[in-house]
Amino acid sequence: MTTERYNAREAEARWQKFWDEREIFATRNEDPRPKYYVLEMFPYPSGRIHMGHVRNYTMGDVVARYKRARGFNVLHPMGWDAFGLPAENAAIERKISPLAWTYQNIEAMKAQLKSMGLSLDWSREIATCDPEYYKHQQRMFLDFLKAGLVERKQSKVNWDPVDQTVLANEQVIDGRGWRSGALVEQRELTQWFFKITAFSEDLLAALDRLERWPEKVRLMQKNWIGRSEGLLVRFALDPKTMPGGEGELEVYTTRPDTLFGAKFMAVAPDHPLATAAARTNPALAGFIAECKRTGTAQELIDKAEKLGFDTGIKAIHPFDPNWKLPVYVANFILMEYGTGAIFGCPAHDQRDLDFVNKYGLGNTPVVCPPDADPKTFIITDTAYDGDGRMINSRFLDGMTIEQAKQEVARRLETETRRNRPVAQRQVNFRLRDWGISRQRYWGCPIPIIHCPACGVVPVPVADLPVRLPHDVTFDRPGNPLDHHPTWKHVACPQCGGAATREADTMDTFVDSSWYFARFTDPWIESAPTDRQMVDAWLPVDQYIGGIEHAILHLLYSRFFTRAMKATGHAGVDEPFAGLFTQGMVVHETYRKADGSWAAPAEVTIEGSDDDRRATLAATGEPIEIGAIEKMSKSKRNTVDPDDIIASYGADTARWFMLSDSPPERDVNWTEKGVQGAWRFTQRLWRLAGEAADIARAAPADRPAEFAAPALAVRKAAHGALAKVSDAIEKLHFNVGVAHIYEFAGALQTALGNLNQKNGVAPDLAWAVREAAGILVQLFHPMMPHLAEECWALLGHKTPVAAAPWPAVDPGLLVEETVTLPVQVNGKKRADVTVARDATNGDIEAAVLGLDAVKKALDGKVPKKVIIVPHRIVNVVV
RNA sequence: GCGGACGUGGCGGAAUGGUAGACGCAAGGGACUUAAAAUCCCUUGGGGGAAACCCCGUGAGAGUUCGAGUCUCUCCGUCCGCACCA
Repeated sequence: MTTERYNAREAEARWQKFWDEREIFATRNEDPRPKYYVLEMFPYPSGRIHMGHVRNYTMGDVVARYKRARGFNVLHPMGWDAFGLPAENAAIERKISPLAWTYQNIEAMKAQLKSMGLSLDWSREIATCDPEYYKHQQRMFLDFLKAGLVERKQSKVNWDPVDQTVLANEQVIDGRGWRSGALVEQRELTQWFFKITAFSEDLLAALDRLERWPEKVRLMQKNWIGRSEGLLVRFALDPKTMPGGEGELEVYTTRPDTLFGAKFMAVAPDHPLATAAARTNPALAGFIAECKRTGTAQELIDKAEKLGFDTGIKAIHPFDPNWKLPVYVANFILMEYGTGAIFGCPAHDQRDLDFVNKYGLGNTPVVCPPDADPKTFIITDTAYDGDGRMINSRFLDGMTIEQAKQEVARRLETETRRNRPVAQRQVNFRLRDWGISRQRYWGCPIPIIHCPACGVVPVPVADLPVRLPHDVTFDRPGNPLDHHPTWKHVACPQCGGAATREADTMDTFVDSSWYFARFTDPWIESAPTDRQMVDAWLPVDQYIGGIEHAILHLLYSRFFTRAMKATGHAGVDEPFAGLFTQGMVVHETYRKADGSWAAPAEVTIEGSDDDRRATLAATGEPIEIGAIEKMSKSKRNTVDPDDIIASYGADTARWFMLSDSPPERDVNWTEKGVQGAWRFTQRLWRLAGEAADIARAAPADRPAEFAAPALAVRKAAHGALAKVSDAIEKLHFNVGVAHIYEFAGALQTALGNLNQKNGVAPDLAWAVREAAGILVQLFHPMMPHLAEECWALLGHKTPVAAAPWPAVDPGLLVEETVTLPVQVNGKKRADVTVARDATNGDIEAAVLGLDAVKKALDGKVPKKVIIVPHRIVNVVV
């Protein structure tokens, strides 16, 4: 009988060493078993892991350990998203090189991850800042360039004035930089772009096939890609109103059905027509300049009033040469979307209606709602964008919106002007190309050389990697690569003349767009991937990470995988077959009287649940208990994983992370909850000890017969086995945990009821040994160290981490009799126990004979009796 | 504004259209102990009743169904995403 406490600290270190030395979790690529690739989003090496990491990696580890036991060859690697701005900030603030800072952090975090007991294959560890990694990224950049998937162009870009770099559209949140939080400005710069729009259609269509992705993420990506079907229509311009005579204006519309409701045309301030008209119109030039001035910060654009300026130019309606429409320059038209020009139909578009009401242009409704009278239907302040029939639209009258769209397209497609069709159908996307140039040092250099004679010249593959210089200084703003004395200057690979390197580096999201592919064979030097390996392992079967990457990282990776396929580096389109987005770790906040925040570790809590009082441990100063919020440095409501592991052990931390909330929701970290988890580890330890004592009396071979007590133990064990397995398969970890609690309780009760004076019957001893083994295996994915310890206690010589998942005996899940709830008119009135194979007739007779049923029927004759086999009986009166 | 998700005891939450509240936390009572901790046992949605039992109950209201926390519609509330997208 074991009476001492389970010493987590000692046992965990011992088992981590054991797994490490035996390389239990190293994955062999040649292993013939079916593959399973489980991956958690790799961390940025900030220096310390946080509770969000603990939650993320615990979930992944449960899946990895479970699938391994289930006979899969599991790939579960870890690496470092090691490029990024914090390293440069550290260099500036602490005079330490970004390289040294990053690798110090990696060392520290690796030790922390190891202390969690994660079943990772560390032999595949990669860091994106390693030239052995980024040289392959440079190689793929060149391949993408050759394949036409990379482009250099001048465009309006998002400029983060704090981080002093360009940001992609996806990295601007509410008009602010995703990292710095600074108001983003618009700048015109020449940049490198990945042509993600080349895959717009496929990136959208394939979302429907990602069945194991959360619906929410698929919808967010769908909206981000923003497909719309419409018509490109060329409006002729009235020559009499044009400074230069002839001309035309092309617009994109998704509502060609409303063409007869048109009241005006509008173009973006930077539209060529606006530029041309402004040359002879100083007032217009002033208006355009005004638009551009207000247009630097995204937030201002959002709040800006809708303003227009009449150019005096008239456009001719495509269905009526005598119908002239005024052309405005308007501040709300975006040059980036469609053609940068629209026709305005105020009756059915709120923005256009606001515009005409401001400038007195009137409106004509052309779609009549089903319940309105076409003769009296008018629009005043609210545009109608619902369904209906066409009115006031000549040959379209009476048609549905869809019919009218088709009819307009059909007519204008076949009509030509100067040998070109007046209109053509077009699919438009909101998605923009991914600008990857960053004016930063600590990133992957873009392998390009600018030669005054030859222009833009790719670095030859043989010259890769283009390494980052380490002798850089951060004593002035801007990109250190740009003012490095020698690094930039190279001979042109084509002409040999003096040339300069591209000093921009790649967006760090490029680094994380293919690391999952590199993990499949991180050793190959000659190419980014081993085609056989990458095709064998991808897609990742289960990817786990935060919802914040719903668009950014997940969309980029989907693009990158397609680009890798196009250039022969991979054979699949989709990187992640299954995606799970986990919730955050939240914690109470504590505020001092002076308004500053106190950390949980500094605070003492007293009192009962409805009357909790907090004081500062050091001074006794009262503390206000605030809202439960995401753990953050600013609110100081963080808990250090190291502290938790030191006082309770990794298993306790892992168990609590999984037990309290469904994995997709936020989990509230509480001291009480952790203590509960810790008590349970001790309980399991005692239980395993008691079971081991009994199990020693068990015969080696499975007894032929089991008496009732032994049978009951076996049924509980196999029932739990089936339920926990199912819960893990579905990633319902909290439900799996609940079933383990239940089973542990049942086993404990069964052992407590044993009368051991005369020894335990051999069949029962055998059943206890089996049940204890199943229990240990069930909690092994969640609490691996404790499981190893208990497993050894039960007499096993090989680790539980390498043990196959126990098989459910289906015979034990089926009872010979079933107890059915009996309802009368849907209200439960009794239970009835019948043989499992009882006929409906038998059941009906038994049910109608019950006193409770007779009483509820009160003499009435049942209309019918509904019997759902093995589930329920409902007597309907 | 548009789109989506969610709403269940004191709390976290469970429940293939089939006994609502599993399991945990908290609380109350008891056992053990000189005492505490630890551990073990019992109670714990609301109301009525001595009890057997009965009534009410999953944000509100309607509907479908033999049967609704679950499906449909309307409303209320909370959270999230997108937002001049033509």
